[in-house]
Amino acid sequence: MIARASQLFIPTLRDDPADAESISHKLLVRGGFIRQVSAGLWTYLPLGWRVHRKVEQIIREEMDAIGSQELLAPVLTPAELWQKTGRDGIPELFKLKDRSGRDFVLPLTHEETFAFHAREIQSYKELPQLWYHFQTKDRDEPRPSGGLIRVREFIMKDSYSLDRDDAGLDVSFQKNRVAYEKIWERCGIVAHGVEAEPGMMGGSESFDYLAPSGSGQNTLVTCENADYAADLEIARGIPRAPEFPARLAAPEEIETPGATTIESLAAQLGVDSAATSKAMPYTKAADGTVVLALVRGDDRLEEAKLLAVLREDARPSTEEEIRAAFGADPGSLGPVGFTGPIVVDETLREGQFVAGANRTGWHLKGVELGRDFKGTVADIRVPREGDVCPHCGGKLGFETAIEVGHVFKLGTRYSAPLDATFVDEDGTEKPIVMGSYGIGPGRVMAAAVEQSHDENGIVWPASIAPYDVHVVVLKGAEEVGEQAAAALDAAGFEVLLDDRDLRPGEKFADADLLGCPVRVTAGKKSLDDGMVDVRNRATGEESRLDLASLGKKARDGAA
RNA sequence: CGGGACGUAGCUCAGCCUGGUAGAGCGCCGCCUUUGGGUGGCGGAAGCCGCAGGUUCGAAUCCUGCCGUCCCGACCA
Repeated sequence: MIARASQLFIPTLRDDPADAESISHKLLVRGGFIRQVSAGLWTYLPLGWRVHRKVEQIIREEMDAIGSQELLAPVLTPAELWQKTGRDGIPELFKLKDRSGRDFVLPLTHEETFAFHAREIQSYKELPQLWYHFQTKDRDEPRPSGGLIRVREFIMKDSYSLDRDDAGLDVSFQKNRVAYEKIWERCGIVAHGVEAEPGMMGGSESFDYLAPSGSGQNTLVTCENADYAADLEIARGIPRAPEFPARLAAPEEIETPGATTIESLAAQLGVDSAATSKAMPYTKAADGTVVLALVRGDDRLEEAKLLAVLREDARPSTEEEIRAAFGADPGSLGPVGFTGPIVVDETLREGQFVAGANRTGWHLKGVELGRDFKGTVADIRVPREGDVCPHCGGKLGFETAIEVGHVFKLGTRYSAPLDATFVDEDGTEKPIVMGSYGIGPGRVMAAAVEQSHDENGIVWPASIAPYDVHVVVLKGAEEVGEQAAAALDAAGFEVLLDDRDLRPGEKFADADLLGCPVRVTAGKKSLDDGMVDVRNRATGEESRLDLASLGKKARDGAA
């Protein structure tokens, strides 16, 4: 196939778009791959859609390879299904009505719909099943950003596994994980599978696939010894030890007027901020109980971890709730004397800390866990730069990353409320054990660009490049250019032929922006010897070849 | 949802403070020139200055409200 640039819609731009921040956003727009319609809503232009489809095809092949079956479920979904699983309350969910007033939703993912179809499974003999589709997801994101990185509508490959039991789920889960690793490799991106937070998907276990990049919504935490990697939301790190003041036999009350922040408190008392504690009251959504989360003064609370410990939903308490529960203003709160449940970060297990006295304007020195108060000890802090690995003591590194995929062990979270059951060998009816596995091809594209570009444009991994070879024809060399394109086409390559009547500089600049793996140039020099220049986009390596050996060389370059 | 910035030609932006005929570069159209890294020249087209209201003799410019976009935070299956 030979595509002629003179007839295609490839609107490249000379300047970075004014509203772009991330590399992938800038380069995908400049290269004429995508255009924004509205915040978080993007059109894939012809070139971008070619790349998207290549990513899709790789995913499809790897899904098929593990026996997953492709189908297609609708976007528009009766709200009833979501009411049954309780996900209809998620703020990101788009809701609408049909003309007769019936409620519908636009799914965030398709667990409900797939569980709905799983109701046709009757016997354990029909299990396991692996199903997937590529379908549009809509999410009313509070803040779309970064081009394709965070959007309000996108196509997701989502797969669902149906199994008899947890052992079966483990097998399905593992199959998908292996397929995912192959997909990243074949798409030419680096992505790390790390433990993640299941969030509102529910379920017991989940892994994020994080592609390190210059921009992204996630933070990948890795140990320098490479035996530990996790999403920041769930990662554990060991912070530096505090410099404790002299030990006290009992807590000592001290007036700290106006010290409502850790900085002002530490400065006022002349203590290490790491030797102070920070009290964060949370109110349980279910019964309004106020829970005190206590972290070290220099740390931040990881809400997701706290919620995991509580095993129920909770939100930061309001000022009124705080006064009612503690009898003091925020800024002077502490665990001593508080009668409600307390969750203490593990960094506060040893030593004596400064804590709020539950008396506005006063703190306590020398507060000790166990002696002065009791609580559930857990890891509820956000790791920080400088922390060391909990397993080996190695230095932890932090990188921003794009979440290109996420896999979940759902268990019966969806099958139970939707009555997706089967009759097991022993004659009893059981809910199907489910897993779900998602990939965003658009994010794979963004990650590929983030990880592979230079100052002139994108350097596409060969497997997902819009075309294999970009033939640049300079004025006067049209005949050689056509022959070169024909030879490459005959050799089985996808060829983009730049037959436009433009200056060489513009054509080269566009070729760099588009980022095809191999560039073939036919120019004046070709008229003398009939040879063309072959240049590898990634390495810049260049050679002159006759048309006969062109196909072979291009194949090497593309490989 | 909180904080901040921005909205003027297809794109990137100036003009706004200090109110008085709508600007530049690139792109686009025509002609000439040039032809291995965004060429040079001549001519041309192109704007509800985000929207609405207000102040004023007069508003891109000042005031108010709204809308939109981006960034930080919150949020994020």
